[in-house]
Amino acid sequence: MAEREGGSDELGGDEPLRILLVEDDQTLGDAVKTHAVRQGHAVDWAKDQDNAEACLAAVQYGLILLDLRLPDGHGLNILKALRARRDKTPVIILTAHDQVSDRIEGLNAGADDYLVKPFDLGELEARIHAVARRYGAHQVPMIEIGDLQIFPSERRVTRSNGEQLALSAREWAVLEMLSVRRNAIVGKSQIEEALYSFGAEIESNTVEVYVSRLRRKLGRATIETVRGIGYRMVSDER
Amino acid sequence: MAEREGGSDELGGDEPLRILLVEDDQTLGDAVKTHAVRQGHAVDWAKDQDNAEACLAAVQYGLILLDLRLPDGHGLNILKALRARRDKTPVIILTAHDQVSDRIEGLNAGADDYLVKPFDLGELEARIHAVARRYGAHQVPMIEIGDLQIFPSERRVTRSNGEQLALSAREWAVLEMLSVRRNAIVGKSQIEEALYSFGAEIESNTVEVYVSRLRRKLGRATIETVRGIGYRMVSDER
DNA sequence: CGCTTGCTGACATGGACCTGAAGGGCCAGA
DNA sequence: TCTGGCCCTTCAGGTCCATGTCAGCAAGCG
Repeated sequence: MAEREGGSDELGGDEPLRILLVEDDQTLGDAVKTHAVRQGHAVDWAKDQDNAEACLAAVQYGLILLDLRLPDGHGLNILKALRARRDKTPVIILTAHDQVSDRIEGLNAGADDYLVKPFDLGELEARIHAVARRYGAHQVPMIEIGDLQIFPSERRVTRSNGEQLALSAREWAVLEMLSVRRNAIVGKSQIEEALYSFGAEIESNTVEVYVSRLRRKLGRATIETVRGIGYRMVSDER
Repeated sequence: MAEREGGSDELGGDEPLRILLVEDDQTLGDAVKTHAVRQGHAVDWAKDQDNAEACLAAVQYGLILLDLRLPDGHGLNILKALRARRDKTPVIILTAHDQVSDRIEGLNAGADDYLVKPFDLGELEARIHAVARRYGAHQVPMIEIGDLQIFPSERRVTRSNGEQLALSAREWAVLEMLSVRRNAIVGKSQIEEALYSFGAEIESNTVEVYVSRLRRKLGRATIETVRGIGYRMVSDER
């Protein structure tokens, strides 16, 4: 069976989105998986067709990320088999930019969307949310913290008075991280890894800088420092 | 049964239009289906008469696109059978330019409209909207964003003061894409692919150019840039 | 009081994005 | 057929902004 990680019931009790990632490329798979896990999704990673089908037989997924070029066969088979048994689990196809026919075949075989490699992880997240929302499942509608309303699926924050806050990519990443795991202490290193997906080690106080910038925009009181460990956001209604 | 794809309830909760495409030509079918799916319709594709009738028996469609020349019989049979059982589902016939008699027979048998191959996908979309509107079903009446009223089915935008905005084809394509998925972030690549139906990869900043022009016509604030990902339109009333 | 840890303003840099302008294609009308 | 106008696409220059880094200061903690 494939690698399993993430999700569980840590996220304030919300059901996580179960994702099956079918991808043979180690690097890309790593990046996608770690990113998705950080977003609070539960990810199984299958590196070939056999594995993928074993997973599908065992678990009911909320979303499938499907690379079409696999070592032991074409990913289309998986998709077709799925649809043949009237399984409507949303599927997002991952293809290289020159595999146009793959894309078309994929959509026609019942895929819901596709992404062209190399893709931005932010865009992946947007598509995941779009598809998940379309199926009405697993959306986290809103997180309310203090006078902030945070919409993870829309990458949006508003204040109670309706004011929209403009956040940069990194700022949003930090805020999302903290708000999804609200009431829990989030380690500095965890945040750092969320910012610099995999590898790219950084050696300065970037996290502190972004927390600072966030506090300026959100209001000082929203992010609490836990000395020596990290940060946390507390929502009063628990 | 036929291939099924697309639609669901993605368009802000509006029911999608269920289309049955009856067409044996692979290429044409691909083009029509992918285009329609992109417009948010739900498409079943039957490649022969048997298949088509199986679909019709199982599902209540909002529209049927019917090629008359099929491998296992004449599409007219399908249409006649349909009307014989007083099914009023709108039907658009697809014929080659030299099949004049087909067209006449088709209309006499109760078709609502016809298209001559090869046809422009934009024209197809227009006819689909026209027929759908005529039947009062499935039209997205209006999308209101800021002081704009957008009528997707009529390819029309007005400002609150009644002023009518003139948009070019590409400008409209971008606006439609963004307004139909309002409040969601739409990737640049997604918009690009909506402009250049599949494949025709473009390597310049066309999308940016059209966004720029749109902003000039619509007002700066209407389209928001999400750096590194794409664009979005936000409608305040949610 | 001294040490560690965290905060924040400033700044250089690169990249993402915007937009005006130019050239070409297509179509309608002369 | 020619012409003008509209639209599309590309390109280049410019602007704006996100980012990472650092240094100096503040705050906790022994």
